[in-house]
Amino acid sequence: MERFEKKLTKTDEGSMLVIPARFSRNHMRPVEGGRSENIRVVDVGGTEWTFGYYVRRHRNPRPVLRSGWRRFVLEKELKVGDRIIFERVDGFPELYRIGAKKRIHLFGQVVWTDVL
DNA sequence: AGCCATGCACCG
DNA sequence: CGGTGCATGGCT
Repeated sequence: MERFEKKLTKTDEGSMLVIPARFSRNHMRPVEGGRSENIRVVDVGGTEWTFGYYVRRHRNPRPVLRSGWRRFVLEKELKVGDRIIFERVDGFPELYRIGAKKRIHLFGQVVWTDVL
């Protein structure tokens, strides 16, 4: 799994992007629990973003993207049910690419459109 | 209000 | 039982 895709939940839209545990284990540098580390993410339009990669501690350890994530969501106008694709850029330890797709209704059909 | 850190609960 | 969605409480 070099990339993951997920439908945004309410948590993802409102506060933080929960990263699939397997992806973080396999493709992201381990971060000390409770510490936040910035990672660089480039979107499809070439814009570079910096997100705080944070690993929760204690009973529910889990990797999330937090600082900066909300701004991304607002800027792209992402909603629950939209999808994002997140993948690592080969050869760059802390560089990732992100793409978003929005659910829109067009002539009664559900259509997925890329967000730039 | 928004960010931060984590507790809780549910589901496969 | 691990993974993850959601809630909450403190702080600014």
